[in-house]
Order: sequence, then C-alpha cells, then structure tokens
Amino acid sequence: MSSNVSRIADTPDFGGLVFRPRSDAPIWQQIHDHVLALIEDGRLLPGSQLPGEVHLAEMFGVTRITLRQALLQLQQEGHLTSRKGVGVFVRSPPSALSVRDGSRFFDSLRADGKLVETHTLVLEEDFADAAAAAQLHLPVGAPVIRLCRVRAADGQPIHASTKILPARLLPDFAAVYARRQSVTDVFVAHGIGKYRRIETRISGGFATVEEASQLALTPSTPVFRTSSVNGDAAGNRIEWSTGCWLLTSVDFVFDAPHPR
Amino acid sequence: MSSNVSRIADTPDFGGLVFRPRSDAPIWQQIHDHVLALIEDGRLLPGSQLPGEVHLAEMFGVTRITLRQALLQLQQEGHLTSRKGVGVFVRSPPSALSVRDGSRFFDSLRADGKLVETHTLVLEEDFADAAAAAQLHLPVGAPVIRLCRVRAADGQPIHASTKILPARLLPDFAAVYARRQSVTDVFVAHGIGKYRRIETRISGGFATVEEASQLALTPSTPVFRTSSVNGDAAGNRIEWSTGCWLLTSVDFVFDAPHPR
DNA sequence: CAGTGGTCTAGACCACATG
DNA sequence: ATGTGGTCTAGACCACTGG
Repeated sequence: MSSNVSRIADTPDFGGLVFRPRSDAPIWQQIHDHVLALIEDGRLLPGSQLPGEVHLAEMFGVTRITLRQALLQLQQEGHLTSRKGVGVFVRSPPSALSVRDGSRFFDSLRADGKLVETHTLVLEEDFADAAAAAQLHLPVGAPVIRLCRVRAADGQPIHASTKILPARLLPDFAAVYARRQSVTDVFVAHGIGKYRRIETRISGGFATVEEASQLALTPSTPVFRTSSVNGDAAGNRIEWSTGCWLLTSVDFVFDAPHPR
Repeated sequence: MSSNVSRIADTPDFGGLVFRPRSDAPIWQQIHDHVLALIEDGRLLPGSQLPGEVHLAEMFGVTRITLRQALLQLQQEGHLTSRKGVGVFVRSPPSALSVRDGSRFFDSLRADGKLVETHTLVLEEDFADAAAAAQLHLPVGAPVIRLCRVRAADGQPIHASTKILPARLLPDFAAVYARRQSVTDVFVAHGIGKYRRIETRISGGFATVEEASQLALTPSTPVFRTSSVNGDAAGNRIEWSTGCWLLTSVDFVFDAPHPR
C-alpha cells in the first residue's frame, strides 16, 4: 500500500466489458487494443502496476491464457514489462525517437527536449579480445577501457551500450570521466577535439536476459543492435561502441554526407 | 504425396526424445532448440513442411500449446512460417546478409554471390499523396509512378519495397522498365546517369498481414522498415523508397563518407 | 470432405519476490 | 505465508485450405 508505484487495481476501466468470441477479431486482440488505448490515453501511466493476471482475466471474463496472449503482444511492442514474482508494469509510450547518425547517436535526443539520464554500470580496464582488436586495429591483448552504460529518455531506459577504447591513448580516462560522465570530455582532455564516425552497423535480434534487465524489457523482446566505430581526425580508431535499443522506440536517420 | 515440397512426416528426428519438465530450461525451449538444430544442420531443408501440430505434439510428448510456444519462437526468428489451413514450413537459414548503404541497398547482395530474384507486383501511375509529396518535394496530386517489388535471395523472399517516382521526369518508365526490371536503367534512359542517397531512415515494427504474405512470414513477426530518398546530381529528388525486411536476416552497414 | 493452424476454456503446479 | 508471473495439461470449437 505504501509503495511508490501507483496502484490501479480498482480502476473501473477493466470491468464491465464485452468481448465477443467471434466479432471479426480474436478476443486477445480486442483486449490488446483496449489496454493499449488505456496506455495511450494516459489512463495507465508509465510505471504503474497492472492487477494480477488472474484478476485481469476475471475482469475481462477470459482465461488466463487468452489474457496472456494480449499481454505478450503488448510486451513485444514495448508497452508493458513483467517481472516474475512481482507483477506487470506499464513501460512507456514508446513514441519514436529520431536518432541521427553523427559522431554520437544520442545528441539529437537532448535537442528534442527529452530528459536524458546516463547510468554508468561498469568502468574497468581490460585487454582486447579478438573482436575488439579487429575493430580498433589493435593487437589482441592490448589494454583497453570497457564502459557499460544505460541511457534513459524521460525516465524510460531506452539504450544499453558497451564502449571499448584503447587505454594507451586515454591514460586519464577514469579521472576525467568521473567528473561529467562524458566520453567526449575525455577525448577533449586528451587533445582529441574532433572525431568522426567511421562505420555504423544496424542489425536486429531478441533481447538477452541481461539486455532485458538493463532496458526493463521482457526477455526475447525484439531489439535493434548497433555497432559503431569512431576515429580521430587522422583516422585512428579510438572507440568501438555496441548498443541495444528497443525496436519500437527509435528511428535511425542517416543524412547524406553533402546535403546540398 | 506428389507435392513438390519434401515431406518429413516419418523422419525419425522427432520421436523418442526425452524432455524433462524441470531440467533447468522449459520444455518449449528445449523443443525450440532441438528443431532449430535440425534446421541448421540441414536435416530440415528450406521449403519442407513439418508434420501437423497435433502429430508433432504427440511425437514430442507434450501438449499442443507447449509445442506451439516453441513454434512461435521459431516463427518470430524467421526460421518457420505457418499458413492457416495448410501447414508449417521451414523458411530459411536467416544468415545475416550485409546490406551496404549506397545508392541502392541491394547491390552488395549480388556481390556476395547470392542469387537475387526480383518480382514486380505493381507498376502503376498514381497521384502523390501528402507523404509522397513531402518526400519528393512535389505538389500534392502530382503524377507519380508506384512500383511494388519483392526481392528474394537464394529463393527466400527477404525484402518488400514500394518506390514512388515523379512521373513527369520519367515519361518512358514503363517501357524501359519492362525490358530489364531495373530502375537504374530507367534513370539512365532519361539521362540520369548518377544519383545518390539523400536520406535513409531505419525503424522497426511488426509485419502487417500484407507484408507477411509478401515475405512469407507469420504476421506480427518483427521487421525492419526502411525509408530512403535518392536525388540526381543536381539534388532533385527522384525516388522515394520504403522497404520491409526480416529482422534477423539483414545487417545494415554504413561506411563513412570519406573512408581514408 | 478431411486436415490444417488459430483460438479458447478450466483447471494445475512451479519458481520467484516480497513482507 | 502470500501473491506474482511462467509453465503445462487435456480437452474443444472454429476458419481456412486443398483435393
């Protein structure tokens, strides 16, 4: 009762509904559409908890399995998350964010007036494995810095990333990064004022359990995966970044190199 | 019996298996992994039909619902397709194709040694709606050409696209296109030898029923959606293309404008 | 017509998280 | 100890497709 999430168990929006078995659309889809409307209308706020599946199924007059089919769809779309033993929660209005490719993906979010938060999960020294060595043109075993972060827009985690950087080029990484949590600031402090994107890759997949927990998703939700390499003005590779994004929340935009 | 798809109903790979209810992974996932291994080993070939769900469930010693959970996952990953009233079919080994962004996405496939087929679904004259007008910088209602195609790599449909082009700039479109099914040839025939990508957008979603039928997918399978605009050497917009790709089959690569 | 996948019911047990 | 979501069973009816 004293939790910090809103409880909506007695909201009247769930009861008294008529779902006809054969009215051109399956029942689970009608439930899906109805709950989606509640979310998009703001009658279900992000972070709030839904009634238990047993109760919900009762309110809608269907079996739990039928109800779960509707919830499953909503989870795949990123509208709901479930935590085993806890409950089902409204995740966000995954309105498409436009993410432009420049040196960094996230700049355009701030320009959009979104509140962007960065959580640093891991910052450690390590040695390059084969993949990192290939991406950064380093020998295998070269010292690197590993930085894992999660970024949230308007309170909803939307992007989990791991950056690998050559440690030799950035001896003061930890000290500078601690001040502002900004990789750009670290580059500037090491005399790298300008850097640019060398390659970007976008692929698709399904969230692993780790990605799911970082992004507050249900495992096996479809996601984007990005891999990008940045270089300094001379073309030296200084950063390899891999990221994971909720499929329905982003919209990658690539402008032409010479717009006019 | 005389169909052109291989029948595998009596393949021994489905029977005699032991799926323990509580061996650290749920039964449906064990079935998923087992069937996936059959596909990746080549014991189930693309295009072949699986035994009916009732039979399969019997062979695996589980309920149809449990079996369906495994099949559902395999469908979302693009390994299987189901057609209501017909059956479940092996779709392909969705090995990631690398698609590079240049003027056209598909050039790199041919270079990969893949057999690329193009099927033209629609070629018609139309008038620009608001969206097309905005993308091509035309007045609403301007005459345009609409071209809908599906492309397949190694026999598996992988890309459905709709192109909108300004009809006034390409008066001989239909005649030239009929010869080689090539839009590039049409441009050349109209004196447009060089054209380049102005903007590319990549977003994610779930296959509509139309997209699903074009790509031989189950509806609501996660997909990429692309939108790209090409311009001629002078910067005039000459082509707006929207596409749909199976999420697990492609890997978009964007190289830097000045690689070295 | 027979066989298929799509939907739905009415139960049950389990692992997990919380108080 | 309680309530949650995750899994599973054993049936059933339907709409669709093909011969």
